[in-house]
Amino acid sequence: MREWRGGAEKAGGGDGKDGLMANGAAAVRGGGSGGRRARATLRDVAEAAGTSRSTASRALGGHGYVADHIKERVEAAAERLGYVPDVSARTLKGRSSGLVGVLVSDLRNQFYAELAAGVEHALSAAGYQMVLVDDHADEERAAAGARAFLAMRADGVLLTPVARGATETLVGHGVPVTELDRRSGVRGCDAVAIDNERGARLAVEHLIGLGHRDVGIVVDEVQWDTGRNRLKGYRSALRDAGLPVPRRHVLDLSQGEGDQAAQLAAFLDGNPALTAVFAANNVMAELVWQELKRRGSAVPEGCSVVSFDDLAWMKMVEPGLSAVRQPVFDLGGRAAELLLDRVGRDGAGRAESVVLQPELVLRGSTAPPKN
Amino acid sequence: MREWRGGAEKAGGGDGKDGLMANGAAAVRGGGSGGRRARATLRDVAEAAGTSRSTASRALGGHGYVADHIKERVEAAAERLGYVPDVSARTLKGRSSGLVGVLVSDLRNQFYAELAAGVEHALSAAGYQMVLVDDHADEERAAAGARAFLAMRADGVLLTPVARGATETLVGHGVPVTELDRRSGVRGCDAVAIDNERGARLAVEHLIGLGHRDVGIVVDEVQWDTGRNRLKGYRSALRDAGLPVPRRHVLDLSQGEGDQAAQLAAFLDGNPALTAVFAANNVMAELVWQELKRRGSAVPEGCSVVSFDDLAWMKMVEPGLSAVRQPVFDLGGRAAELLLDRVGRDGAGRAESVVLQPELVLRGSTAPPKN
DNA sequence: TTCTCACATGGGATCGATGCCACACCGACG
DNA sequence: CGTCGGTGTGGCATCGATCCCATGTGAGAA
Repeated sequence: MREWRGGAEKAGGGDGKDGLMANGAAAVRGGGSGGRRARATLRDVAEAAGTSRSTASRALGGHGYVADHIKERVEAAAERLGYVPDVSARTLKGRSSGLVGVLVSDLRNQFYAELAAGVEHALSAAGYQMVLVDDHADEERAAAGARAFLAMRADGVLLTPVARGATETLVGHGVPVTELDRRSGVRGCDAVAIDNERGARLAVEHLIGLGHRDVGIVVDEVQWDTGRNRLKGYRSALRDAGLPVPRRHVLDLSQGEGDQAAQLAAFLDGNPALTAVFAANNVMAELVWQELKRRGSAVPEGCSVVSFDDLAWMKMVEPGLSAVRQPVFDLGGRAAELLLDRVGRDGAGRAESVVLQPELVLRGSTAPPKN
Repeated sequence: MREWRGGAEKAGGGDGKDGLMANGAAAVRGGGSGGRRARATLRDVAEAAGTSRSTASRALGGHGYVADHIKERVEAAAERLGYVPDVSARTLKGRSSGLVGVLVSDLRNQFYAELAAGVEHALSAAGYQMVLVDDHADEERAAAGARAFLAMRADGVLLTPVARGATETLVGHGVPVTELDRRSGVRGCDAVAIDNERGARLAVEHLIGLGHRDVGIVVDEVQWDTGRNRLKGYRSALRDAGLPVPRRHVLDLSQGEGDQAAQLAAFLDGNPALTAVFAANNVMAELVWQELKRRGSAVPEGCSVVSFDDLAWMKMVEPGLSAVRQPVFDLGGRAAELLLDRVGRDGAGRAESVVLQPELVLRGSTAPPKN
């Protein structure tokens, strides 16, 4: 549990002039509008309290011996001057910044937003601040983010890896890293992920159980283990049920730069036998949903649909979309805790891996095939 | 345009040992696993290059006179040692941290996530990092966040104000602040917001134009000017059309701590004459949508619905939900740019206000009343 | 009375980068 | 030959907080 020391600073609601302006000594005003003040330093506080910086530091920090009356004087002075300790100086000396870097692939995607929210929740509970960078799944941006985290002496970094580079840089410099959702394969970092293969199996086995024999999959992140493992789960579920796994039932949208909707339409046209589609993430689910709606296919009568990743809209639509729910917020929180554990141990200890289990949420979008 | 200097650090894909380990002098290893290295400092680089810290600084920083061959030697040494300049030290000396604090009310709400994404986009384009704090609309947390931003010498702060406290603290310490989406009323800070009143008018006038005379509103943020102004727009649209604005057509969910769905149900039961409902934000829209679905009301035949704030799910549902679209991502971006302008001018200049215009997106959830 | 020890306080070095200033070259010009 | 201006280079103070250590108190013990 970290602590940001500094005056308690009552949440002064009403009167405009609180303690901030009461001081005359260090107050400095710049040009006309937008008043600028020199920040009060520990030295100012010490002088105002009539003592030395060392003593003032001890008084505010609570270490070592300080006479009670002096302590009170110092605290009063700090409050009066609006003193806020300078993290840069503290970091420079003490080698801990209180910052944790977080690198995600697309903040506009609700999945990553929720992940970030979970991380932030855990970090702020422990007194850390989150520096959030969106790399837009771009390797170069991710590397730049990693360098920035290094430069700011981040105490640790959480990231959804795009490539090996960022993790390698950080681990190479001794910064504790926890990978989220995906794994780059770099050794020496913790990881928290979902059991993607099992989640996909759950979804596909459910479809098979309903009697589907021709199940398609729409996937787009096979460059990462998330997509790969979901594809794997899909395949093995079919195989274990003794069903064929024809290549043409797999639509991989990671490659083609063209219009995804058009590719999906062609895929559906080319596979008229499909009675169910498994969308391997929320973006694919949206795509599939829109396309089926566009062509007027009845769900689930004409085609059952299951999504991997359960977003808010999936319970709003009619019929509700069956989905593999991932504990996304928790995933972020667990990862942050894992990271902070390691930070607390000063980076020591074996790299840990946590795998969280997804859960199949059944709604109206899945039913036995018609024929 | 800020710049994070430091070795170019090629995206070394293959071989495990890149330049990082090549150096013998400063390399230090901790306990068994999880190798730890002392960070290379400018001093290390200077020594490795056989020159002084000053010269090394000039060579890397590109200021002042440095002989070409020395400059090359220093750059090579920096690269070899994996040197990354220490932001804390630089901040301490140069008084600019490269950090911008961002305070939002609920990262799990897509609105705020998108806002944060827009901010991040603009900030990272300008070479700044975003420190993101979620205050959960809690005044105390917001104040704590503001203090943390102060402590880390954030160059500026963007926030969706919960109360006056946070903005007051920051402005009082001379930190440039731009308020997002809402305004606390504190003087001395920029603001970027949506024209909420006009947005609400657009929605309600549309309903009136369709022939609705009994339009309800469900609102929950009247403690902030967003909710208040939407309510105002709703009222004035009705009034201008010569329609009555009975109190019982307004459901304010900001107060009651009880079950919102139950309150909404009671509201609808108590107002059987309502032919349309205006949901004043995306959370209310979800609530209304679910409740209407639960009670089997046909939309738009039984009841038209318009939302303020257009989320992804609103185009997925059937019928699509008509909504007042806010340029949320842009709002964040504009605010960040406004803030950085001020940061560049060292806080000088009059406080600016930007108001962005929303736009009504018509889908299937609105139609003339049946009677 | 002197010594010890718990308590209290201030001096000053330190963290790493920066940038001013003094100094040391060099060729050229008076 | 002395001086001047254009180039390079290194010494050193600085930013603010921290913390080790030296110094200084008073009370109680020997």
